[in-house]
Amino acid sequence: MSKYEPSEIEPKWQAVWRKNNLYKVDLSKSARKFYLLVEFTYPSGDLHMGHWFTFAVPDILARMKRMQGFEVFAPNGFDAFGLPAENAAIKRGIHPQDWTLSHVKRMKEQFATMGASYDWTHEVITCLPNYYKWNQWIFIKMYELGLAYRGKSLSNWCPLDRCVLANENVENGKCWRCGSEVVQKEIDQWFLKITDYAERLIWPDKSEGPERSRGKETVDWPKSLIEGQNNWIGKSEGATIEFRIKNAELRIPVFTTRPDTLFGATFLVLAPEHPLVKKLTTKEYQNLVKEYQKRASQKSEVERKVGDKDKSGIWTGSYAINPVNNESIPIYTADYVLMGYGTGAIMAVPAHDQRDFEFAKKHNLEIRQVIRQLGSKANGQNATKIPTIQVPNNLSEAFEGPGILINSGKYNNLHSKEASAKIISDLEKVDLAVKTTNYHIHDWSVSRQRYWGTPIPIIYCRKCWSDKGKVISDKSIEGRDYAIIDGEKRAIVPVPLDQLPVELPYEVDYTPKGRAPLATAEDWVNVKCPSCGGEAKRDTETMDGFVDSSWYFIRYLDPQNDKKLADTKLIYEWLPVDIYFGGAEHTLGHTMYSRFFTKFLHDIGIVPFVEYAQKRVHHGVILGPDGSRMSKSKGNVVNPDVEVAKFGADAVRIYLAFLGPYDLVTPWNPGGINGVYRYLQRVWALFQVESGTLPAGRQEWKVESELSAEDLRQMHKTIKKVSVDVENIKFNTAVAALMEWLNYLSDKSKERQLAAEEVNNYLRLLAPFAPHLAEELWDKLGFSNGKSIHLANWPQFDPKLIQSEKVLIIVQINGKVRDKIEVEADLGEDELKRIALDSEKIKIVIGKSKIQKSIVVPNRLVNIVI
RNA sequence: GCCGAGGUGGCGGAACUGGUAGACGCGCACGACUUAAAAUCGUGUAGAGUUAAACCUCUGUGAGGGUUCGAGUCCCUCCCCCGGCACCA
Repeated sequence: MSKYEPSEIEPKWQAVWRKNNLYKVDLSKSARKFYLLVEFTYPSGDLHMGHWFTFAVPDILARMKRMQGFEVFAPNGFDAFGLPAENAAIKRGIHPQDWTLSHVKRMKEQFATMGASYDWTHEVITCLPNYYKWNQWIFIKMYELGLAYRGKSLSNWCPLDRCVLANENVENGKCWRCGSEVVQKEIDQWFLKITDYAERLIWPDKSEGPERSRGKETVDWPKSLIEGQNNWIGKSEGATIEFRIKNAELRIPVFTTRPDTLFGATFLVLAPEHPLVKKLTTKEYQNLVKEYQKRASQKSEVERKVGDKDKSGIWTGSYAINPVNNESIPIYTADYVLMGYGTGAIMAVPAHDQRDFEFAKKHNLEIRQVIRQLGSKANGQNATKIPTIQVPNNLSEAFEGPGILINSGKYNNLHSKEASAKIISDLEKVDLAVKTTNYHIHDWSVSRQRYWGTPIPIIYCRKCWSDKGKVISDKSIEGRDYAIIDGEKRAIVPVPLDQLPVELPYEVDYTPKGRAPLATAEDWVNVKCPSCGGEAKRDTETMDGFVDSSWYFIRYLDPQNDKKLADTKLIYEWLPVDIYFGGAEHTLGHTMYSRFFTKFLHDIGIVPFVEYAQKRVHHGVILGPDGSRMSKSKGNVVNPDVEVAKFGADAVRIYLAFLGPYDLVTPWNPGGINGVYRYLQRVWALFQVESGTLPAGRQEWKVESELSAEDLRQMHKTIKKVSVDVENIKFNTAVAALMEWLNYLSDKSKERQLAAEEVNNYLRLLAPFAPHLAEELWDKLGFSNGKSIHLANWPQFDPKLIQSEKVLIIVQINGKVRDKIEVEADLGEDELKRIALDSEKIKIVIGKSKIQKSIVVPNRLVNIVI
């Protein structure tokens, strides 16, 4: 009997599979298509355990589906643009492109050792012009529809990387890449108008029915993601109400979700950055206000968000007029009001908003109750006799719920909801309010002051502006028609689609010098304007890498297409993706952006669906043995290559599948893989012994013993369990079922020879999990006839054989188990009850007690109540 | 604070629509093999108690209540961990 040597059999079969092009997909066969997508990877250099977990485990599903007769499309590629390449290049003087492509090559070699069945013939590498050309194409399409625009905004600026960061890339006020403190800086940059899609990106309530991805099918995405995205979009409905200023023409719009509390608005608060603050501040307060603004601006993101919530603020010296009662109320500026949300100004209702309450307490402002809590007994009797004014400061906190209006003039006694509607409509008549919906989500800033990304396909032309600009300047909009570059207005001219791609020049100075690296490539920057032929300059920034990953799943279908994103027929037949594996960390980033792109591509007629993945599955995280995240600095990195060398790829794959639920975050347990390795050795040993009994050259097993009902039951039960569990991404219990059956077969093999049917089915069930071992035994034991096990049919189970002739009935007295009796299956209730009462143990427990009641669950239990 | 997911042996985790809690694996203990160890194989392994041994008794799924013949599972209150968001008007 030979020993199980994964290091011999694994490379051997990997070579055979590669040579036979075993996993080649035929996209013309879409009738039973199965598109399995795994988030593509950044070419960081070395395949680590996380990559194995991410790719090797879903491969189990890919392989099962293939054996089940699906045409499985499981492409792979590289998300190849990004900061690390550039940072490494700056540090070590290697060109980002060379760095990236050499990593791609190396990682593909490592991928090969995984024994995974990903298809590389449709590989996408985002840093190649034939890919990013289409980023540029989409960008221009968005520009044409007003969805890409140049805007100014306070942006997260990483001083070390000299780069703008998206909110999603700021972690606790620090840059996600380098960890340095992020500061706020006003920057001109390109935005994609994801806010136009905010409403459509909201996941509907289940009760309303999810947005359809195709026909009648509904999508199956994790609840945590759905809730997370909805919160991030942060829709809130209310009104914008305008407060006039005493003795001035100015109006201050404020956003509120509670127009019903308007009579309780005793002051206004403007964000320190609010442009009206300057105009509103009276002379005597100017110095104080300026000083406050300065202090507020110096607060870092962390301080302002996490730190003190002490409700600092200062009076501007001005008053506004409350539109419902014409009262004069003071105008403050305070940093608890954010410029980035709503109008940057609020009406403060301290009795009914906790923040306003705290501010009012601190600055000694009036707190006026205008909402009475429903069902509040204290006031219940006085429902008709409403106190005209509440004594200030008799409240310990704000009451934020809805209720019945008091102290609100003609709106008294109305419920919050009707009062809100009425107040808005009354104010709308005098042009002081308008119904408004606000969203927390902001437009997506996509400009990056970096080299290693997709060039923004825009040209700025001075001549076009001076020729045409003056004529249309009244209607021209900054950011859409022109941009101010180096203090000078220039027309924005998109690169014509037929001139794409705008290729990234190879020779640039990408070391940080305070301006975008592409600006140093002067031959590239200076171009003839495609519109007027005059001297013009290219945009020197590049796109956020999340643009690349927002539609790559489409490109996989047709990565070489030079005319379109992908062939239309393929898009219609193969998308949406059937299952998409990826990390929960992409809840607010990548998956949101790609949903946005999908809806946009739908709107311009490229794709027929509005959700790109039928099902989304989150993977977990493998921590180091010490329970913390694997990192080189902690020295707790488990290197998959080392584990593969010791135990083989099959053992690593199964261990990763077996650890627990797939979304589990759990440490690597060095003992655990040993157990799995032991299991594979037992498989090997058991089936090897059996093969020894085969006459040489025999292609079939001789069944020495008839399989008993129990033998068949074990077999069919396992087939069912593995099939169902893999389908439902419960790999851990599928592995457990395989182990159980092995234990059973192992016991049986002491009494009789295993049947060919058993071994054959076992190997086919094992094949997705341990593809090399299964292939080796399949071949060695003569099942193959030269055909790979991975092309064999998936075993079928017979539900009738799973049912046992005998069942174990639990007999309980008052809900406690008192006996277990094996009986024929499917006995009637009376019969079961009779058998239960016949039991000696039961008789003893019942004794002389009277039976009150008995519950019989067929094939399960009898519960006797005494 | 808000949103989401959880809390089950020494550990990772099982448990269908409420119906034998602890599958499977790790670890540990004992035994076999061995000069010995490793490897491998076998047996046991929630806790406590009675016992020659238990297939005996009791207690047990974060805490406390509740619904039910019966609750890890459903409901209420609370505590704790993890992930995300956070002065969003």
